[in-house]
Amino acid sequence: MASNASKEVIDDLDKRIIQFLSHNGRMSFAEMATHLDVTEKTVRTRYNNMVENKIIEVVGVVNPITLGIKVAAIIQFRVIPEFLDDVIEELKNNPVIRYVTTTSGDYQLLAQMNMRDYEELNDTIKIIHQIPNITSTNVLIQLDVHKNSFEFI
Amino acid sequence: MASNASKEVIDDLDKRIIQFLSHNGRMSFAEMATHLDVTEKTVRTRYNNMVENKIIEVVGVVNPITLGIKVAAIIQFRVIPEFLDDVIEELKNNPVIRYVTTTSGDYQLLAQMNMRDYEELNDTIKIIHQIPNITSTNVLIQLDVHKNSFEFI
DNA sequence: AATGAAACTCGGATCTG
DNA sequence: CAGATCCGAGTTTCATT
Repeated sequence: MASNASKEVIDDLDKRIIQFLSHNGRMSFAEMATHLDVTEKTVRTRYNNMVENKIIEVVGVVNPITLGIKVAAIIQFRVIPEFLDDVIEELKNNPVIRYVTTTSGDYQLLAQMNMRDYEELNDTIKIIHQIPNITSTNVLIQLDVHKNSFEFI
Repeated sequence: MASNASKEVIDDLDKRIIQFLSHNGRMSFAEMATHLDVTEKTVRTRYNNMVENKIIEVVGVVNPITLGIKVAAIIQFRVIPEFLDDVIEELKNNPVIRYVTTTSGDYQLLAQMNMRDYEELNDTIKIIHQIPNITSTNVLIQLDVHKNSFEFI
């Protein structure tokens, strides 16, 4: 079969659907359809295909500030190269760590995390420092988040 | 009335609603209700209150990789302090920049960005270097994103 | 908490380029 | 042949009681 499962092509209609959803993920297919001047079924099929192909995902996003999760930090890690994957695995399993990426530069790894207060930050850093094969870390406290967008198009 | 607009208190039921939504933002109130053994109306009012109070938000999130947006980078900035707000404003207006935060440490500012390819990265960096009052930058290319969660609880 | 009307979703059949 | 539309039955939402 020529065409395979993941068709990464996205046309203008798909983009406009995404635009609606990025503002309100629960907008009804029917409402989008009237705005876009197509049938509800068309929007629904497009949506299902995009979800199927992992192009989009509609999810509830929590605002940590309103929830009293007021401390955010970024940590960079130097790691013994052969154990990089193990360290990544450990970090992924820590629930306060939200984001983990490998990077170029002085440190191979960068993680972002959100916590209630500075006490929890301290605890977390202590726990992290128990992870084997980390040779050094660099902690940046986040003072304020000015932009946090989920749109890429 | 005693209770004011932003009741940041969240109970167990709210949390479980959030848990459902963080997996599927479009799950119907009715379905959550049967799982949670409460009425649809209860779930709906809880949801509306949480959105109202900016505790959660249901949004479409695009997977940049599937969309061919394959290059991600993090930039740190040293800025002349009195112009910090101006620089933040400039960065916020750049559509490829997704995340902007002030931090402690050597650099006052950190931004994350997503682009199609290295050409676009180059262009973006050039544009960023035109912004006045930035004294130095540090670019980290993201090699791989290992975790990107939206749950905080 | 229950009810009922209006809105929405869903799948199948059909049409179109 | 994929993708759009039409359509009717089944759900979900939502204001009112």
